[in-house]
Amino acid sequence: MYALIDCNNFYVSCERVFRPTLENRPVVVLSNNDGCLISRSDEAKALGLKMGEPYHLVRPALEQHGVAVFSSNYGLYGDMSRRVMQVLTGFSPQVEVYSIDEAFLNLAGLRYTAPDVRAYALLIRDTVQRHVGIPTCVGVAPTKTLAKLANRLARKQPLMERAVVLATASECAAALSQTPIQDVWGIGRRYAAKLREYGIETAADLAGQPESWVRRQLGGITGVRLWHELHGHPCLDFDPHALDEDGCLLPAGGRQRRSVVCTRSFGRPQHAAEVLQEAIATFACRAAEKLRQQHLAAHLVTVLLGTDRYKARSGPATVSTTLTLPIATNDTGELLKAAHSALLRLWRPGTVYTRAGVMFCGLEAAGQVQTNLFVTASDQRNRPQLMAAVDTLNQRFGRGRVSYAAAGIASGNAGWKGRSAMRSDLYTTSWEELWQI
DNA sequence: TCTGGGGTCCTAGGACCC
DNA sequence: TCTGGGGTCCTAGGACCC
Repeated sequence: MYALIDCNNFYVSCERVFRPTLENRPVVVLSNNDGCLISRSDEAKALGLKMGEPYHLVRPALEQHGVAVFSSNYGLYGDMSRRVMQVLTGFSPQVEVYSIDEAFLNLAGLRYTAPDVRAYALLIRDTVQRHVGIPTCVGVAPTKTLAKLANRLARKQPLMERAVVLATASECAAALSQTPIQDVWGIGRRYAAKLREYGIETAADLAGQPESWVRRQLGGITGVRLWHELHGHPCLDFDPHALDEDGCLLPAGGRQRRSVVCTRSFGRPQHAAEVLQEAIATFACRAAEKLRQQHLAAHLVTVLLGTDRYKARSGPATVSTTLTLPIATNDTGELLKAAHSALLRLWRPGTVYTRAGVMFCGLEAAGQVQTNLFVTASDQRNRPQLMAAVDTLNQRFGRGRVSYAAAGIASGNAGWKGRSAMRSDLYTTSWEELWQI
C-alpha cells in the first residue's frame, strides 16, 4: 500500500502560517514576475478565480473582493516543504518526495501506531498540521495512481477527515467510477478530449477497455502502465529518498537528474545585446550553483531566447542553441563563456525578447567526469576550491553577495528583472527577515 | 504595461556501426 | 520472385506532471 500526502493550496497555506488573520479569507499567490495565479485558497476558488489566470486581467476582481495577493516566495515555500517532508519520515522509512507539496510513503510491512490504515493516515495529517501548520490530504491505495485518485476524493471531505483508503476491490471500483477521466494522473487535456470522443468519461470506463486498445490510444507503454495501475498492479517505480544518520532526507533521490534549468520572463521586453548578456549571465550563474549543490557537471549548454508568446508572429516564439563542451564542468567561469557565445549566435538585432533562459544537460556526477587526452591537470587547479568558496560566502551572507561582473551590478533598476512587488518575508531562512511577533 | 518555471518520459525517424 | 539482423546515438515532437 502507498500513501500520497498532498498539501492543500500549498503556497497559500505557507503564507497563512505566518499571517493567521488570512484564515477564512480569499488569498492567492502569483507566479514569478507577478504573472499568473498559481495558488488559490478555497475562498478564492469559490470566487471563480482559475488556476493560471493572468493577474492583470483579474486584478479588478481581486480588489473588489478584497483578496489578499502575494508574489511567490520560493525561499519560504522550499523551507516549509522541507519541514513537511521531515515530519513524514517519521511515518515510514520509505518516503519519495514527488514535488514541493506532495510525497508518497510506502506503507508495506509497517506496523501502524494506530488501530487501522485510515486512522494512521489521519494521524499523519494531524501531525503535519500540528508540527508545521500546513493542512494536507492523504490517499492510500495499492498503487501510486490509485493513491493519487484516493487523494483527490479526500479533498472533497470535511477538513478534519481528509483521508481516503482504497483497500478492497470494491472500494477501488467505486472510486474509479466517481473519478472523471481528466482527473486521472497521467491524463492531461489532450488525452482527456481524445478519450471523451470514444465515450470514455470516467476512470472506470478507461479501466474497462482492453489493454491493447489503451496501448494504441495513450502513447504506448505509458498507457499500459496507467491501465495496470488503475487495476491495482503497481507499474511505476517507487524511488525512496535516502536518509542520513539523523533521519534527514538527503537531497539527491534515487536517480540522477537529467537537466538543470534557469529561465525567466523579463519585467519589460528587451532588445539590447548587453542587457540580454547580463540576464543570461545571471541565469547561468544561478544554474551553475544548482549544479554544484547537486554535485553534478554538465557538458551541454543551451541558451533560450523567447519573444512574446501572445502576439501574432511568423516563426517560433522560442529559439535556442546548444553548445557542447569538451569536458563536463560545473565551473561558473567556463559555463559563462559557453552561454555567452551561444547567446551571440542566437541574438538578432531589432528583435524584442520577453524571456530568456539557460539550460544544462548531459549531466555527470562531478568528480567522476570523463576527461580527455589534451587536458592538463593545471587547467583545473584551484577552480573547485574557488567555486566552493563563492558558494559558501553566498550561502552565509545571502544570494549574489559574491558574483561575476558579467551578471551585472545589483543596481536594482535593471529593466529585465521581474516584478515581485508583494513578496512576504523569508521568515524562516533569513536573519534580516525573521518573523516578528 | 500586463499571460510562470522546472522538470520527466516516450516515440519515430534518420544516420551510422559491424 | 527477389535485398539481413542487431545495434547505438541523436533530434524533434508530443504528452504529461506540479
